[in-house]
Formats: sequence, structure tokens, C-alpha cells
Amino acid sequence: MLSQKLSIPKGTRDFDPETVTKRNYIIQSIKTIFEKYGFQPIETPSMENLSVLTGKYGEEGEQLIFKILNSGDFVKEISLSDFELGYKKITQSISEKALRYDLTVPFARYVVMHKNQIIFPFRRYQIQPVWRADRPQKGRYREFYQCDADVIGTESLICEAEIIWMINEAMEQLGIKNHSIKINNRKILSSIVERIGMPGKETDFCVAIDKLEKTGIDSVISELKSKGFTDLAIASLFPILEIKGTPAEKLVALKKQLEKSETGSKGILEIETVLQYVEAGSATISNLEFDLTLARGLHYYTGCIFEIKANDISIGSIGGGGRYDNLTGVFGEPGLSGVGISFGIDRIFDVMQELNLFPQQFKNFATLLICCMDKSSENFCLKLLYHLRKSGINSEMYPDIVKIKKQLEYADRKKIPYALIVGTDEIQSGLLTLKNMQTGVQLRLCESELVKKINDELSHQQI
RNA sequence: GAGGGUGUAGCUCAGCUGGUUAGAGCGCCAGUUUGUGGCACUGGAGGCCGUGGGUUCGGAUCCCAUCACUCUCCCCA
Repeated sequence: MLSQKLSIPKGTRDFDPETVTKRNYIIQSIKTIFEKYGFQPIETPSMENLSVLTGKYGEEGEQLIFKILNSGDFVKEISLSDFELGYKKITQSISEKALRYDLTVPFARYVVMHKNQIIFPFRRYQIQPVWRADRPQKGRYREFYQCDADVIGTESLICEAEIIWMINEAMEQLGIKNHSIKINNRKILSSIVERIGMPGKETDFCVAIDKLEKTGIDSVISELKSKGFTDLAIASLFPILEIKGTPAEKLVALKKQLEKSETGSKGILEIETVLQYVEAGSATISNLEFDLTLARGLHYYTGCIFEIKANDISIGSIGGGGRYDNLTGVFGEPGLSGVGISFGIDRIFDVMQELNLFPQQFKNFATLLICCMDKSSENFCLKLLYHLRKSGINSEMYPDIVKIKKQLEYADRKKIPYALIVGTDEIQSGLLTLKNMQTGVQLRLCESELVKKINDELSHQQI
């Protein structure tokens, strides 16, 4: 045992080469789709001024923000009386920066700060880690990546439709076949709350109803009761929640229930329009569900909301988003409407890993290993190495003069498909020994034949 | 914030109701093969049994505390 027990902070992870390669595959796939839809990348700092983040995520979310201790003597500003005012007051004086909690709020800040140079409607994507001081568990980390794409500066519901296409394309590309894309509308939810006579209780309602699928009707009822919903209100909720069928059927039934509500009708029209747009541009998306119980926690959503679920794995949602009418308002720039989607790539990774959806050929990086037999052959090998790399063959050379057994074992373990054995025999004859590690077959070739041979075999494999 | 579970070799774990040198599989190293990997065989290294205390003639095993990890709920990606 080593002298010290090393560890990393709870909820964080080291990634080995294979894992990073797989993650990059996911990121690259999503990035390609974002760009295909005309989204442009931005990046923002890992840390924001604390004041940018506070007041945006509700009380629960606020607790989960990782704050950064001020540098230097941060104690000198604190007086004894500050202590009596509690930790919140102290926090203000010892921490003025924090790690970003999501990508949407920093994006809103970015939009306001750069509004004069941005071309609206602004389509941006952003793929960066975020941090939450949450308690880790399955599928939940304290450091994880989000892949966000948002359009800001238009109210057009075409953007919602495009987001649905993108989700669909991403799931298809990654091979997550059994998934659901859920859509709902916050306006519909508010009008339901209104209709059952509980205005102002929207947040409580959303939080409770969101769990319907997971915990069942009884626990939702008891949660609503505990939040002060009357029996009458709960009873009048049933006809609405019992609406079933295709999205179109649900909309018809819901219309009857909410016809008197202006907000409700507007929400329904929005959903209808989005569905119509989705179909106008492509065939029906069969995984798309209109789910009245979808609520989503973030309180800044005001219109359509989305969620992506992988149905084979119990891991929570693998992505979500929605429309927010006034996100930049808190930064002094009202009237900008936006809509966005966020993919949780760490969860997507877990899902793909469990379902074995990653392509197999990820394991090898180098295509060829030069096994150099003796000190006097080194210079010859180095020259060869240079030429091979220049010819586009990913190559490495075993850096020490050790037994060939050891060098081949190295190639084997790293899944390098070719070994090139070079010693005095090869140098004298000019014929190099190429070994195919999979078949064990060895050939004697000159250098130009070698390059051709490898390129031929590789291109065959890839087809 | 509330509640479970688990800490023994690098990894996955066994070790029953306390009993002498703490085990297995996999992995690692070496050899069988002085220029040939995977397979097989042979040998080897590697453990303050998470930490501290208690009960006992005797503790990996029982009791208490503590720390770490993990899972569920809350909330979220």
C-alpha cells in the first residue's frame, strides 16, 4: 500500500482514455447536430460573480451553488456582529465568486453584456462542465457536462419544433432507440392551477405533479394536500389528469376543460402549433409525447417545456429544456424571449454504457507499434517512425530496448493492430517484418509496400 | 436536510455462532520460449482486516464511536 490514501472530491471522477474517447464521441455527435442547425459555439468562464447566480435557481438550487472563497485575508472584513446575522451574511463578505450551476444563466448574462454585437435571433450552443454541491448518487454528479443549445430573441414556435428535431436526431445518432421526448406547456399548467381554484400555487403544483409517473397518484395527492390544496381542488384535477390518447386526442379533450382560460387556450395553441410545425418539416416523430404531468423544476420556464427520457434505464432525464420569456430581465434587459435544450452527457454516457451502444473500435489509438530490437537500430526506427506518421499512420515506437516479448505484449494490451519488428536483419535486407496482431500473420515488406498494405487493410476494415 | 447499506491483497469478494502462520478468483511480476503477444503450466511478490476505543485469556469476527464510500428520498442533468 502506498503511503497515502489518495482521493478526489465526492461526486467528481477521473476519466481514463477509453472513457474520454467515448465522451468525445457523444459530444462530437451532438455538436455536429447543433452546427447543422446553425447554432454557434460560445464559452463562458467556469466561475461567475456570485451575484449573477444568486436568486436564479430558487432556494433549493441556491444551496447547491459551489462558492469560491475569496483570496487573501477574507476574515478581516468580518465583524463579530456579522456572525450573529448568520452564515448568509458572512457568505456575502467572504465569497464573491461561484462555479457555474448551469449554462443558461451565464448565457443570459452573456447576451446582456454583448447585446450590441450579437446578431439576433441568436442561436448559440455551449458544451461545458457545471458544478452542483449536491449529494451524489446514481446518475448524479457534482461536476458534470451540459450541452446546451438556445435560440434567443424570437418568440417563434418554429424554434420549439427545431429543438424536437434536434433531440430526435441526437437520439437516433447515438443509438438510444427506446426513448421518449416529452412536451408540455407551462401556460397549460398554470391554467390548470387556476381552474382548480388554487392560483399562486403553481410551483407546489408543478413539483408534485412532476412525480406522478414515478411515485403514483396517491403520493401526489398526499403531497398536494400537505401543500394546502383542498380536497375539492384535488378532485377537480382528476378529469384533467385522466385525459389519455395521442397528442391530438389529448389536445381536443383538454380544450374542453380549459376553454374558459385565456392562458390555457394559449398554451394549447402553442402545443398545437409546435406539433404542426414538427410534422410540416418531417414525418411524425413517434417518440414525441404530450405529457400533462411534465412540469420541470426550473421556475423560469413560461411556455413549452421538454424532457428526454431513456426508457430502458432508470436514471432520471437525460435532457430537458423549455421556453423562457424573460430570462434576461433580471439582468436589466427585458423582452427577450428564448427557448433551449440541454443534454446531460454524463447521463447519456451511463445509458449508452449500460446498453452497450458505443462503437467497438474505440480502444486503439495507435495503428502501429515499432518494436526496435537493439540500440544500433534505433536511428533507423526513428526515421521510419517519422515517415509512417507523415504518411498518416498513427504510430508509436517502444521507447526502451527490451525483449520483443515485452514489446508485443504492450501492443497486445493496447490493442494496437500492427507491430513492426525492426532489427539488424530487417535493416540489412531492407525488408521489414510486419505482424498483424489479430491474425498473427507476419509479412516481410519494404517501406513503401508497408504503408500501402496498412492503408489497404484499414480501409477494408472500416467498410 | 432524512433514512438504509458497505469498509479484508491492485480489483471483485469469502472468512459461519470469537481460537493459533487471514483465503479464493482475476490482475501483477518471473520462468517454461536468448527475435514473437493472446492460450497453458510452474513459481513469486503483495494485507496495521477503514480508524480509535471497549468486552475477552484471545477480536477480521461481538459492542460503542468516528471517518470514508455507496444507495434511496428531497431536488435535479
